[in-house]
Amino acid sequence: MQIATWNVNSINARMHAVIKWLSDKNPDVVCLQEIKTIDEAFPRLEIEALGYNIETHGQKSYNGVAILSKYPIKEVKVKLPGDESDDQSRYIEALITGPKKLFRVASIYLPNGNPVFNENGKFSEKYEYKLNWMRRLKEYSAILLSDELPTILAGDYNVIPENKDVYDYKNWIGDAAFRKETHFYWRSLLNLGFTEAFKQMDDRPGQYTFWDYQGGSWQNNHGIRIDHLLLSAQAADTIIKLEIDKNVRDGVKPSDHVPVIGTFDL
DNA sequence: ATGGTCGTCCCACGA
Repeated sequence: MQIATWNVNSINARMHAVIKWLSDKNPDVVCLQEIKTIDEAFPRLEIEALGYNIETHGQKSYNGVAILSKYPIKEVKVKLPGDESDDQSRYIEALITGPKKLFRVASIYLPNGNPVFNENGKFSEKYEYKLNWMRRLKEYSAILLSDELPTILAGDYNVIPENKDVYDYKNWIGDAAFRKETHFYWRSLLNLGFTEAFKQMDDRPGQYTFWDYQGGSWQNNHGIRIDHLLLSAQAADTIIKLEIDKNVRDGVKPSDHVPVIGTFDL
């Protein structure tokens, strides 16, 4: 059972790359972020033709998440609880009936949070929104853990966990992905009992999932690792392999993120 | 460097 996460930076702009990658890798479940389209404009037919069931939680122009699955999807929920006024499409979860077990997967697009400060020197609305979103994710995922289903929270977390996960951490100390408040909430999420898949399975330094389009970041390997799979105990027990598919960053019209793929006995 | 990248959508904004 291969379960992947990929921030595609617009599904419609990325269709050639996505279809090629799905055909090559044939993953069972894919969590997409930044589909940047409304549900009605999601290019369903071409993806369904490859054997996927599709659930989307889209939005015009920005954000938007989706789950693709070769196995049946049920009990889909969208929107992270905890703030009725939050109208950004950043969360979708579902239960999937795998060949061996029922499991839960969520596609998460955690807010970027930059710029951190506004003119008066206080935290910006964007950074406060990010921190609140992380607090809400912690509160809600604690509830998810209580049914003890294998649970995989996959997505673009916009969090660089450690110094070794960025090409030069000193340049990122003030960034919303690397600040102490962000790290505080990241740790508190993990401390609920989640295992970060890469940390368990690999943990080498310099393994990145995002390279900015600007300034030759890819050519110079100035990347950061911000796309993660968080695993409940029942999911962490079944993971066999974790890979970052860097190959797609070299393709025609690539996303600035690459897929992260976990292989599970589920 | 009055820049340098993309995607959305046509004007800046978000990343």
